[in-house]
Amino acid sequence: MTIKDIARLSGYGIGTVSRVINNHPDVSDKARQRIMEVIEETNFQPNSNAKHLKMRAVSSIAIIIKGNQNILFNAILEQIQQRLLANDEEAVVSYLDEDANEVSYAMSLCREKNPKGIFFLGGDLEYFEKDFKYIPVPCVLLTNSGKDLKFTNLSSLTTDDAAASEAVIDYLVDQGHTHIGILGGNLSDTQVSYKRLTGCIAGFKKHHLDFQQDLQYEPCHYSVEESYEAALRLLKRNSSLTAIFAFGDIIAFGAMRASFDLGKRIPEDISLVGYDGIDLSRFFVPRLTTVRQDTAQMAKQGVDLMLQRIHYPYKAVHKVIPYELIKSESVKKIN
Amino acid sequence: MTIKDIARLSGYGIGTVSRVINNHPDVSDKARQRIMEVIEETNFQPNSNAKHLKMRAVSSIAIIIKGNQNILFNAILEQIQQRLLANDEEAVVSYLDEDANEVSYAMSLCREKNPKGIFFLGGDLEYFEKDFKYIPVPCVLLTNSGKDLKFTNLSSLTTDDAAASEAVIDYLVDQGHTHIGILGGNLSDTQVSYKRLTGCIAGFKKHHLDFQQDLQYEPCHYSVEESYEAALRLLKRNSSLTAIFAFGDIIAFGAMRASFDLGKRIPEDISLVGYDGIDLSRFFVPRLTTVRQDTAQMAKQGVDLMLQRIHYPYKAVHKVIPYELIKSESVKKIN
DNA sequence: CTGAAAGCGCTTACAG
DNA sequence: CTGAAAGCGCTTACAG
Repeated sequence: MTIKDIARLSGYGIGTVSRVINNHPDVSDKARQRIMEVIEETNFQPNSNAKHLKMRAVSSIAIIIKGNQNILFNAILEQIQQRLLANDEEAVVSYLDEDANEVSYAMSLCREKNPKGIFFLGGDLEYFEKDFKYIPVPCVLLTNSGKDLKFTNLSSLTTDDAAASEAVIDYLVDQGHTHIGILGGNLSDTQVSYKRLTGCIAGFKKHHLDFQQDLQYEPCHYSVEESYEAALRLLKRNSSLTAIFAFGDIIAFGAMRASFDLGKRIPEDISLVGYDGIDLSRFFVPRLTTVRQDTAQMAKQGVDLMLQRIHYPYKAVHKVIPYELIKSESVKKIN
Repeated sequence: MTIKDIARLSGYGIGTVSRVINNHPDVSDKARQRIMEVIEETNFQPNSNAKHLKMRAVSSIAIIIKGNQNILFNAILEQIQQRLLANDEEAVVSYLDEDANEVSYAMSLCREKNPKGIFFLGGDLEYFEKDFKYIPVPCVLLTNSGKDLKFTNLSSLTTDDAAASEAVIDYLVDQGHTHIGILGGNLSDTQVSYKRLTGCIAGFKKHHLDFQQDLQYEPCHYSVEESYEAALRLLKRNSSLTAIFAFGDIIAFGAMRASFDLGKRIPEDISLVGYDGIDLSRFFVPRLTTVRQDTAQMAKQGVDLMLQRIHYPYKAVHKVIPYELIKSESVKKIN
């Protein structure tokens, strides 16, 4: 069943059929009606390969996800995918290792699959700075800001990581904590974790608290396994800590288990704050105090942005999505 | 840059270039070498739309996932996607609601996108029985068995849900439990949860234990939110329970929180067993006793199967992947 | 072993 | 408003 059959069956030419399918205005109501009839009767679906061959574009939008255990990204992915589907766009997703170079992967994707646009769920600005210039399609970076890079085809939506982190420190200090450990991420200044760390350090400074990196900070990937080990190291190394701020709810989860194994209760002995606000965190025992990133907004605005950029490519938009500090059960006020 | 340019640059015709690209045997070594040179120099990538237009097929393999909070499926998805990538296959994923009809969705997918093959991560046999006959491409169903349906283009890989569940009951009884509650799934006999329930009932019978469905069973979706509420209902309704078997680790997680809120400790007051064996479950407090489904095997064998079926379609394979009962900290031996 | 040519199913100026 | 025709970039008989 092709457009030719529809033409024959409806008594019109293939050009008119094509125009009806693509909602062109220059078609008589009569022709449109008759052709639509035949299309519905026959359940005809145009061949997308032929269509895209002509239109010199492929149908899909690529989604590149960094990190595997990232429940936050899965939540965003799912919402993006549903919204894309509602707009009749096809999404092709790729999971990359947390340390992989997503931009060089995107380059090969562009050569081989020619996507209309690319979503990056997570991204290391180092790679963007170096190679993003080779990527010709509109891109939307989520959970990190590409603002300073000033590429005209790179938009971004992010939480204000520094401000949120500073707010966490404010809150912990307000609850009487002065010995606060930081868990997660790494010290590369092109990653979100660095912004979070910067926010923490600003918070410490504001409250005239020392920050001794070797005693108060332990990096790790976004995984329970690693965060568990990292939390063990941090807690063993520094027994004066009364609170830990983990740069991810999953990281906090590993820290919970580590505290437990060291005989420290949360929040009685150690107060704990996470980051992300995944659904699961409301069911932790104790329920996790955390920074909630608004995944619904990121997905919605991200898709809107992508759809606009596909049609009017060269205009980058950078937006900050408000966070919310969810004060729950895992922080204890101490004197 | 098209095949025409490569032909011009190399001094050969486009037919020969095409043959080289597709590894046809009837090309002289000289021509092959020269053409490969030019292809590498120019970094040429054939246009897949044009290719597939001719070959009357599209490139992608569809993956349909049922349920959103399903960490198990995400683990499988990620592994499938990586293996597909390694085989140069493109994957298009769709997330469906846990109650959605995945088969009618697959039908529309076939009409609109013409995928080479479809993976189903989770599936309700009711829908398969009714409509799968309309699906013309090779399919692989994961975590449920399509064996009894006898479709020649439907293969499946599954854990032996009934046997695993019976083993859980055996274990709990061995640990002294006689009042065991069941949490999760529903009573439709076309879903995996029914097989698990059947296994439990067989276990109860074997040990001469009563099973009072209204007192010992509470259905729920695969989500923390729902399992939390369901566990509250079950525990409030039946205070004699000493153990709960949850049909999913995430369901167990909700049950943990519910037990806590009712002042019941795990495992001191309530023993708990999960299902799936997601990575996270090893970090629960207490670590979860659970049935581990082998996601690596499912992904590996699933992709192998798919790749074979794409080339030799009409031969269905149904396999049972061995499970493992992981005995951990969430079950207590009582007298 | 190789090239010229037909044709896959569409879209879109162009002419009317 | 409509149709005939060119052309998108490939693959593959066909003829040599």
